Amino acid sequence: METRDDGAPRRGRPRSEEAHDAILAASLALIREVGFDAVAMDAIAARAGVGKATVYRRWKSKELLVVEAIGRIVRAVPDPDTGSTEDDLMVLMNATLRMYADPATSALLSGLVAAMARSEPIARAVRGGFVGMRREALRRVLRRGIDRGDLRGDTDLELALDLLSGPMLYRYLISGEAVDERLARGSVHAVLRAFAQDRSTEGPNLEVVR
Amino acid sequence: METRDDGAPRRGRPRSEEAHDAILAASLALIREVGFDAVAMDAIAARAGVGKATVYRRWKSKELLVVEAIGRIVRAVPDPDTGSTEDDLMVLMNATLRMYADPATSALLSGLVAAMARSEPIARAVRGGFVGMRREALRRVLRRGIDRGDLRGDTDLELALDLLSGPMLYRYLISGEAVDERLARGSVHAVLRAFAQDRSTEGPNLEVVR
Amino acid sequence: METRDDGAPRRGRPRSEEAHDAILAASLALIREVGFDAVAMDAIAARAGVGKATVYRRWKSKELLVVEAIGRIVRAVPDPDTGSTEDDLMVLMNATLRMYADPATSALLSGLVAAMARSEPIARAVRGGFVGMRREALRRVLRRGIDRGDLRGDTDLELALDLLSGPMLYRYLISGEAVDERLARGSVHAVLRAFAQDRSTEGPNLEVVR
Amino acid sequence: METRDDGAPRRGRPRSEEAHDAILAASLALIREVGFDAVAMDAIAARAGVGKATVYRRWKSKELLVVEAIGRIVRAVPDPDTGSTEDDLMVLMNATLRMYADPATSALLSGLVAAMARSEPIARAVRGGFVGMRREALRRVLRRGIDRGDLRGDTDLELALDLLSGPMLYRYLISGEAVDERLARGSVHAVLRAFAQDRSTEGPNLEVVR
DNA sequence: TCCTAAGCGAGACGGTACGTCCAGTCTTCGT
DNA sequence: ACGAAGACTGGACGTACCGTCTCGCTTAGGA
Repeated sequence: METRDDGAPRRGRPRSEEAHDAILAASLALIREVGFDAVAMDAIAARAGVGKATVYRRWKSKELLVVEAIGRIVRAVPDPDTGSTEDDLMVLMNATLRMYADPATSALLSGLVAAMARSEPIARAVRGGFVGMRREALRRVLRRGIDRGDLRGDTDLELALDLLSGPMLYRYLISGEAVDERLARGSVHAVLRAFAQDRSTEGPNLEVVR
Repeated sequence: METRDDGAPRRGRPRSEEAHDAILAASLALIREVGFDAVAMDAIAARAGVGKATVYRRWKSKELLVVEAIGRIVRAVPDPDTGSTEDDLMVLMNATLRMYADPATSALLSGLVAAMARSEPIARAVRGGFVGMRREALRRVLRRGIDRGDLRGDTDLELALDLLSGPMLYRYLISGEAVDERLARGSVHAVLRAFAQDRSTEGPNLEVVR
Repeated sequence: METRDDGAPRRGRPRSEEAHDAILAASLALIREVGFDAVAMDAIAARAGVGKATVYRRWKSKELLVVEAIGRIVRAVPDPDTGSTEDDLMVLMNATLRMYADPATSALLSGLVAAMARSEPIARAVRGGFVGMRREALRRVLRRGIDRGDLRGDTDLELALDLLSGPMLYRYLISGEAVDERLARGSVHAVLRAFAQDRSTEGPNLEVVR
Repeated sequence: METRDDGAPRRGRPRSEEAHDAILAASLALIREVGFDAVAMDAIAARAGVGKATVYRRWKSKELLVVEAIGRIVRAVPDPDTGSTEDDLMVLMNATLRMYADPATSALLSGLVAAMARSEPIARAVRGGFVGMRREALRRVLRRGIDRGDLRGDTDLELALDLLSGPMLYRYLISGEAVDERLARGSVHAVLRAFAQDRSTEGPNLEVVR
């Protein structure tokens, strides 16, 4: 974001790290308090004890700032390898479940989605951020599932990923129903069944699943 | 919206239907032209040839108006009964596909999602509107699939619905990848496979899976 | 105002006198409560228990209504004839003083003045109304003063009238100082002195002035 | 208006003088074009090439702005000292006459009067502004008249001022008759006569009047 | 006795201005 | 050249009021 790898000699007062952190912290706090798109830049700057120009010097728009602020929340995505495809998937699904359950995160989601639609840079940032990390983690697990023979070799990985991530999103954004472990486990089972090795030829895969 | 079936005698000049329709039409036109949240109430009123008060008399906020306007777009949802569960599902999925493909509708989706999150009334309106209609149509088809023996009797209908609707939403909002027939057909197949009657035995498959 | 002396046969439901009176009463009450130009026609109609059309059927504009309402306050102007020009004038001045002192009337004055400037019909109505009545009464007294020999025969009556009425208005509207008997008596004395018969002879009075 | 003499260090971008002046100029121009209370803040801001917030940052309401704008019109009040009280007074009266004759000023007067009645701050501003300046100039002349012996030592100065200013105001606002030199000269003569030293005797002049 | 014109309360209508609030930029200090 | 502070343009927001228009209803006189 504020890379300065141009080798230029960098003169003048250096940027304050405290300011940077204070802005991100203030953004998060305000987003939690009033919601994604009721946050005002004036309020963020005031809360951070910072001038508005200082904010805009670092982020080109409110949305880009908020995206980065949100990125702070979800830092680490697990990379499980228990030997069981189902268990591995459930580890990741439970992590996502926790994100939906956390009021701090969930309140942002829909506003974030709107911001992504409005602006391709934001969309890229989000896709390259925690969304991409989660997706990549799931992909690794699924690939191991294929290697292990739990899933067919011709499994459409992208489809499988969407079958795992889509239902939770849909419930959260649209139907407003519970995003809980029942849903997570149901999605996982559905994917495992849908892309399972054919029983008749390769022997009963259901045994394998466990 | 402003039904008045309370038997009260309804005094004063009645609200103008022309104004009502003109407002909705103007809203739709403007939404298509400038997008969901760049629409201005002033512009809607002006375009409709109507005072702002006339708009606010009917809808408490811009979002509620726009929600209703959007509801106008998608009126009829097909109710197919071809004899094949897969074909029936694909008819509905294709209808949804067309909605995502239609620039008029798709541009609104993310803004609408954000509005739902901001406001419970809007969420209710959307859920009760075209979202509910599509969901109900899918549910009917799935139930016929169960009756026909294509799907197991203990199929988790809500999960199946989310597996059908979620991936398209996810792709559209998050990953930005194509929402096409390949995805639709893949989702349908996955659901049919996941909830298929076990061919070899009649035993409840959940026992087996676990 | 709503004369109907055209000899036409007057068909249909006659106008309600109660409504008429209620409107005037409501106008006065509201003017007293919120001031001349903070009165809203909606409020007047509501307070009078009357539809707005009923108001506009009788008065073409808010200002014309308010003018008539104000006219109700000051009905009778005295017509004193005590034998003393000074005493007669003071009777009238005291009546005007009471008008300025009455919060009900005084609050209206400035708004009324603005309305007169905005609209010639209003100006005419006011001039022909209580302003004209007061002026006429003063004029009669002054004429008797001339007849009696208290004032010179060539007295500029209009100037004298303005010298009597202007200072009170000025204090009330502009300087905000007390409009009291001291001012009234001072004005009367000034006029009597200024237009007094020359005591010594009929000699040129301009000599005297300088 | 927005003095900042409190010794505080005044941080942030200072208010733009160009904007300030542009707003006042635009206000005056619009007032002349459309009249005192048909001026719209939007129009003023647009004409001045300024955001509305910039206007409201300086003046709390339209009226306060317009008052200050009007104050700009009449800057200098003459301070004549010809040796003749009558001539001195006529110099000032003629200046006032010109103000009433100038369409730019006169159109504002009644609206201004209403604004004064509505709001004490406005009244104070006007009284402290050009009204006060004129009044002070008249007062100085009258005092010299007393020193010179043209007027009695016990002359009620305030009364004399009101006798000079009131009639013009009254004609302008109420009777609608000409505010011309005849009126001005008549008022001056009346005041000079009314407060003249008694030539013949030193006896109290009130005896004479009665 | 019915007809028809006008009035009635209620409240919606088109317009217009209000004063507030943000976004993103710019300008003054002082560090 | 950074920092905080805060003013800048521009434009949407939702409210309030004016004077008009339309409902369904009532009240008269004339047929």
